Amino acid sequence: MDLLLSPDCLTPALRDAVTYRTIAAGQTLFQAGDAASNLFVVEMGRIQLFRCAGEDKLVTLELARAQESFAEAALFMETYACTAIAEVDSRLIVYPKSTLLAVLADLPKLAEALMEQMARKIQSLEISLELRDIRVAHRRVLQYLRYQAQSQNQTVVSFDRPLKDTAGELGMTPETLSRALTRLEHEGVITRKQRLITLTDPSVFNEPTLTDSSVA
Amino acid sequence: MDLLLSPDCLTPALRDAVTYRTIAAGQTLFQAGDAASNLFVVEMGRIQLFRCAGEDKLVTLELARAQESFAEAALFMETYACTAIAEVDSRLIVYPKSTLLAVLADLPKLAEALMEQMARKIQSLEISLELRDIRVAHRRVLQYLRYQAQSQNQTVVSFDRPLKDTAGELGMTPETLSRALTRLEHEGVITRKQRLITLTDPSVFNEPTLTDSSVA
DNA sequence: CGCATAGTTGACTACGCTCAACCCTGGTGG
DNA sequence: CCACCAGGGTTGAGCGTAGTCAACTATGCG
Repeated sequence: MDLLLSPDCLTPALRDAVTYRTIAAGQTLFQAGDAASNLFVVEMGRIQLFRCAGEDKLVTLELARAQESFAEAALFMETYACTAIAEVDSRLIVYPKSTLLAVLADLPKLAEALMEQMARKIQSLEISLELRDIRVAHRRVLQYLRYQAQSQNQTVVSFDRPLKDTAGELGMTPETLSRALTRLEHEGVITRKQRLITLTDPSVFNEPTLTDSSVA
Repeated sequence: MDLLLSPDCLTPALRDAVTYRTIAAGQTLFQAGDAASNLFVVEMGRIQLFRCAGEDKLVTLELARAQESFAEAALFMETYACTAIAEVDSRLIVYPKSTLLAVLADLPKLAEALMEQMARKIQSLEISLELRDIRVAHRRVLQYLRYQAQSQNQTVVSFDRPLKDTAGELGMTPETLSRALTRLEHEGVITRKQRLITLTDPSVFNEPTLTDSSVA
């Protein structure tokens, strides 16, 4: 299904051009303003993409996890618009932009895979955007948990990194996230064991997921 | 440059499949949950894509203007995830999803055009996301104005629709936007004549546009 | 000329941020 | 084995800013 993950199966031209690289936690892959020369796929690990808004404020734009691509926009831009650092030790597949663009013409399957990735990213950015518009913290967190649960078809969500980081992704401070979680617990819609959260609300999968609640 | 706008130049298969449609201001094109059957390009007009978060709260996810595509994510999904309504009378090019996917394989140029559109969208969603993280209203508005000015290489920004709508796009209420604008005017960084705003700040094009401010 | 809508301004409220203290966990070394 | 330490996590108090509601003004159109 995902050709981007196994470029060896493709044409020799691409196989020769693709490289691999490992990157240690905390290391910077590229910075905003750097010449955009590659598109990346995460083989394993986690890459955080962010911008600097004001002095010391970081805005997380994306979080690329295993098997996800990032920096697609770089394909059509001169420079990267955001900075990428590894949250944990990671291994990446590196597609040189020029080669990739050239090769895409001959590989509809690869083009489709790439487009699907981009579509997914659009989808996920839109969800982030939607979440930001929920101002009341515990509501936002709840909606976030619902999306997470939904995408895994489970009622239990497990954070694989410090709450601190998740808070950033949600656009709130760790303190606020903490309070939101305890509040949700008090209200009885979730139960918690450290970073393991269970949604007890029965209407997890259908209620306010935005589909058609407002039409009625 | 943009093949998506002139499908007639393409293969007969596509030419036959593509249709056109006009839609009046305020009309709904599709709703969240509807079967995703088409991808659209705006020939003229303006389409607003949004979700409903909570009872009566609309979150604008995208605003597709002339020559922009939307609902790309629908190519890889069963149903639309958001609702689309026309802000003004509009004319659309309608690409049936199935045909498009089939044809893309034979038309690298078209695929590339589509990918570029998607890359742009990702870019613009990331900017929206960044803006949302600027909590202080007048700062957010200023940054927004800078992006607008930048993308048109001008120091003057003109709103082509009610402030009310722009406020929604920025994730704030009309009252707050109004106050933010008057404040910016008082601070002397902009001047205003109704919906025509001029940035007087000389450092419009380089200062905090996020490129490399943090490296130094 | 008046009506509807957009925009402005004010007073009040509510929620999240900040800062600070405290707790709890895991890892390290004596 | 325990003391210690560092980091994440929690809780509290006070502040600031955007939302809300409401009244008023300006604008554009019949």
